[in-house]
Amino acid sequence: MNTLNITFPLERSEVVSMLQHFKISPTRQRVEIAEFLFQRPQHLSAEKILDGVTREGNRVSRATVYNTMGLFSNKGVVREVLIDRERVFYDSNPEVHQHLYNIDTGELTDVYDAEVEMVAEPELPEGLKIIDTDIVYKVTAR
Amino acid sequence: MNTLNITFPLERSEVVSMLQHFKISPTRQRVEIAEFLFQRPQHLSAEKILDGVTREGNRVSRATVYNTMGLFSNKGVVREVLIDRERVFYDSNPEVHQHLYNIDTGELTDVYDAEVEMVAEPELPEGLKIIDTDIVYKVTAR
DNA sequence: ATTGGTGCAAAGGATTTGCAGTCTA
DNA sequence: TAGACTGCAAATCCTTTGCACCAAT
Repeated sequence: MNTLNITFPLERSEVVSMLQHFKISPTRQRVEIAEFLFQRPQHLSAEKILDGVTREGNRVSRATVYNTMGLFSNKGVVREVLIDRERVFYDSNPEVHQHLYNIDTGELTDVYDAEVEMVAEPELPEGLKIIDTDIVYKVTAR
Repeated sequence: MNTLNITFPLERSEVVSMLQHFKISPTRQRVEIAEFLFQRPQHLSAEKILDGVTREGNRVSRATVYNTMGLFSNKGVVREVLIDRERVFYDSNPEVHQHLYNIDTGELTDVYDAEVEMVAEPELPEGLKIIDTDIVYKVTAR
């Protein structure tokens, strides 16, 4: 997947060039959303993104958040993470990493253990190629 | 996770003892749902399960399907797989395996490559233990 | 009687859609 | 002006919930 070299937080001008790099025209709303996302590596739901962007004093509609996040994940700006059946999370961390999902608390955290990257890739049917590998460890304290 | 020794399809009496093994009382609806699930290893949405069970001439309500699948996945009878943002899939294959998700077609298939099992487990914070590891390879033909 | 299980319909909540208005090249 | 984009509200769709009824212990 995309392996951008990001230093959080990303400032506006960096966000703009990042979007352009992904062939996304940097409209006001998209830039504001991306700026919010790339303040730090994080996992956010659409609703949280809407809240956050709004709280920063920017006006964006719910539909645009959904449109934009759909666009961003298609283009590879963020990764969709599906763990909670309730909603989709968008991951602004571009590094290769895995997730730890605490089933007791619902908390989602990143894992970077080098060993994990040793995962072998499966043999694929002709013509198919892997574009992303999701590894989620479900953990509990019980 | 559970590593039952299953030979598909499971017949009714086997389903009943399996449920008892998981400390689930084998009501008519639960047995019918489980019988349908364990005809073969498969990934099914709640709606498909309702359809299938109904088509076999058994009467089960939608609420009961949801209740039952929630119970089954809590007890470890089936695994929840979240890949498609549309809905939850329930996996009746108890063997250790991973998934291949074709983003072009939405098709979900199993992978058994032995190598994949070499995945190292990450270091965990004190007190937490891994209860399940999900690996999904997203593939495309494009 | 009490507890567990089921079914129905209504409610809930996340996401999508239709469409009119807006911006920009 | 065309095409891309946005916003609003209504619609959709999966899943959950409230509650009455039924079954089994």
